[in-house]
Amino acid sequence: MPDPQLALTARVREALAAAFGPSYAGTDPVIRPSQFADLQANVAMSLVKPLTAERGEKQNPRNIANEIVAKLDKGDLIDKVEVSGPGFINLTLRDDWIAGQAQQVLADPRLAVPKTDAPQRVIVEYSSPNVAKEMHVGHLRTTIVGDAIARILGFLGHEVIKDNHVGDWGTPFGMLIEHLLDLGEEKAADDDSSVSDLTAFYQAARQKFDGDEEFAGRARKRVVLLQAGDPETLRLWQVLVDVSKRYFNTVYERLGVTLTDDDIKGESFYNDLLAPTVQELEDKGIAVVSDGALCAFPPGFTGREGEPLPVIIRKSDGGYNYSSSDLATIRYRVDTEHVHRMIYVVGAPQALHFQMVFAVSRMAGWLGDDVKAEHAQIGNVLGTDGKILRTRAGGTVKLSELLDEAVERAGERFDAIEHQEDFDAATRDEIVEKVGIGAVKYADLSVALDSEYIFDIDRMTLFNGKTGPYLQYATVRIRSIFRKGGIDPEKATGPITIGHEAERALALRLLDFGSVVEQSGELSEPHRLAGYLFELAQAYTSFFENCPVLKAPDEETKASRLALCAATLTTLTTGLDLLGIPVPERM
RNA sequence: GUCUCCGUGGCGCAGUGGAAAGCGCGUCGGGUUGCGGACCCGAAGGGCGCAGGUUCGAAUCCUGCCGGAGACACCA
Repeated sequence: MPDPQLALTARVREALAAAFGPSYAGTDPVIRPSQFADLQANVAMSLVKPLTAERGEKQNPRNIANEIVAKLDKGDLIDKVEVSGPGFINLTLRDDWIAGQAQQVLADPRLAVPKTDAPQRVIVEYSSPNVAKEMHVGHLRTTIVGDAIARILGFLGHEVIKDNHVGDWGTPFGMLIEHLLDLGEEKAADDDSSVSDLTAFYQAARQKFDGDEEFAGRARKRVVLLQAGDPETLRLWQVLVDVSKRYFNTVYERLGVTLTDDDIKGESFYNDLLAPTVQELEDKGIAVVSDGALCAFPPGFTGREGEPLPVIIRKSDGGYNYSSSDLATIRYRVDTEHVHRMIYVVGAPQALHFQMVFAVSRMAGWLGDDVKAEHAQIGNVLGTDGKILRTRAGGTVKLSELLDEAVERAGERFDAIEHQEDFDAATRDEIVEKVGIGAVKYADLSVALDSEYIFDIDRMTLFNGKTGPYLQYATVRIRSIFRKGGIDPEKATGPITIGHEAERALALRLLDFGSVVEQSGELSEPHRLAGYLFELAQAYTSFFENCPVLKAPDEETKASRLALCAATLTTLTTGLDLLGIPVPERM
């Protein structure tokens, strides 16, 4: 991989070994970005102590730095080396090395990002909406972030199992099914105002359940029938599930999320596994009865009064809850799916729940050094007032309405601009849809996933600044150059040479793509990639300002600049694709 | 009471233990009708909630406090 940090790490290590002996060959030279050069090695300061001990007299970090530099083989990699400050080693790369590496990036469809040599089977659990309920803002981030993580890990060569753990089981289904029967099954499924408006459907059922004893009684009986596997009840349940799936898929399609029906493994899937899972926990002596409920008490968790906190595995009425379900899920993923890593892209409020479920799973031996589970805590979405986003009436905000609003705002901004070309209404709508959705997704993906974030449509739809539309625009401008020049980007193969400072900065930035993607995947932090793409786009616009491409002074320069444009375009579109952000060809 | 997350320029956010803390919006001042100005350049503006500690070096690690959000027994 053409990663300058890696290349310099290897090179400086050789110098360390040559200067201080083979035992230093494994020492981390601490290569970091520098404001005074391309990169800097910060290892000298940390070597003072061991070298002082070894040599028996007080060592000076600047001298140590000089010793390293004396043994450093600049080769075809390093242009300038200088020791400064207390012992920083400033490293400037050779222009031709940068150009050569950029050339490799350009020549490789994978942008010189290698597939991992240690592929893992990874489950990414995300989105997880509830059947018979509308998706709301809370699902936005889990869906978008989870999809980005899945795409990134897949690109890196891991075997990714996407898992949409939909809420399709449990007590609410009694009332939902009874309500469906009350409405009349045929009518309900077709009527736009009933099942297809899931929020209204759910609320109506809820209201009857709370206010009508007779209905509530029927609903409770219906739950028992459902869990006992009564065929007619299951059929009605399936009706609700199917309506919901169709609805989920319209949302996923609109969002450009890769989830399909095949990725759905809802709570119902684990129904038959609940009893054996609980049995195993009992056999292992982890589960004990407390207040009539079967519980596990993982050490270190206490409640309000300092009392041990249970994970309830089976309720006192014999029923199961979401802890049982999550435990059965972990057991299944370990025993049957043989995964190495599980990433739960789920809201932060459930942090304690997952900590405890993971703790119990470790007690049971399901999780350990070879199988890891992590909770990617998704922070709450806030309104511009800094409070949890709600409608004016205080209800939850529907996802589709939020998207409509963003697309509409994007459209207003789009129309306010003087365009390079005229778009007919259909094309305009198509572009605006991509801009609006891209704006929402980029805003969502550009902040650290565990911090709360303010959903500000005005801000995210700006066509300048750190936004989706700005990045989309950067790609459009590049395409425009190729179009105007009548050149196929595929045929812009260079060779790349470095003449101007802006060319150098751009090429250097291109080399970081692989390590950024790797980090984003390893840490489950797609915002690193989002931030990088913005920096790359900025480097490109600076290049664009300073370095004429089609009007370059000579053919060699033109070929090189076209190649830089092509490499940037591919990197941007590949990166945006890993984030699941749509990219219009014109706008 | 326990636990999680968060406190960084007016606002919104980045920041692998390394030099003078960055970016976007906004503000002020310039450039440019260009290979798409939906752009670029420059300026003002904070020393990272507070107090200790570890370290050659802390926004980053540790401890304690303050402030905000949230979770904490049979809902998911």
